[in-house]
Amino acid sequence: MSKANPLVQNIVPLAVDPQIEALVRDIISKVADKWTMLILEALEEHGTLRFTQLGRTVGGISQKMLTQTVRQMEEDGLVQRTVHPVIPPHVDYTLTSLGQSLGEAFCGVWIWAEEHRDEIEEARRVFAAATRKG
Amino acid sequence: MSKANPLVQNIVPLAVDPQIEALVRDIISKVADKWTMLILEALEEHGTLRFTQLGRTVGGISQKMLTQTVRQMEEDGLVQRTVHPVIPPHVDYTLTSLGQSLGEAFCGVWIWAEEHRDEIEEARRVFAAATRKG
DNA sequence: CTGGATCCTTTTCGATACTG
DNA sequence: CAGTATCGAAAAGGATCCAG
Repeated sequence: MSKANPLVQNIVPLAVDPQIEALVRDIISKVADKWTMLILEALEEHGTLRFTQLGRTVGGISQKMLTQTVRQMEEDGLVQRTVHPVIPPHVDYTLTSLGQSLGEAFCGVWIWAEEHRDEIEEARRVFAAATRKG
Repeated sequence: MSKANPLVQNIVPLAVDPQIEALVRDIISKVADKWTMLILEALEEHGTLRFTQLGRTVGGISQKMLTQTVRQMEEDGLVQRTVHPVIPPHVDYTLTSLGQSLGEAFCGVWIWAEEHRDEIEEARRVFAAATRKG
């Protein structure tokens, strides 16, 4: 191991299992997704919703994105999808216990955002002002 | 993020101020961003890093995205950027207290992901198997 | 060393039309 | 009702070149 370059010498690699790293990044980027967040919230609040109800509750979501997001959540085990074989079709969605626990874990970030929104907005004003002045 | 209550279940709209909602979604989607997360982590671990050091620590990030992400974080008050007017230029980055508190808030999700990664991977296997069979 | 500017590829997403 | 399939616009992201 050469230490010839002093710039690199003190850079310690991030001491996190890369597999965990990748999974966490994956999960968080999914949960952080606009629609995933809102669906998680909607199901947390209402318990169980049908496809169209869920879409209306979330609001402003295209049917494509609703299907896609809800399928992804099902794949990750966050949502339980139940098909009732009747005519017309009846499908409902509810959070699994895994999905509920994720919602709870995410509360910390949610609360953080609420608590610090003034600081963030202030920081943006400061930044904007500083940027204008150069 | 309350539990479903049958008595209020027909009050459909999500009981969150849409402005707060939008800001929270904005903040979270930024923090959830792949590069933002890794930069937050890198600065949490190393305290202060210069531009190039930060890029190497994060790993695999283009100069464009590094600049862009770090600027966004500065604008949101998560990162302090200090320019030393020397030649060659010397700029270092460190987390603000706001950035540190965000990192802490995020720990909950991080821990969740570590604790539940087996469940997630199992859910994906189940889903994949169910999908193949139709 | 730190980044701005530009080009170009990939990905994302909404709108639309169609099906069991 | 609950989707699937497809198309085009738009945004994100990487590579490259250039400058203070």
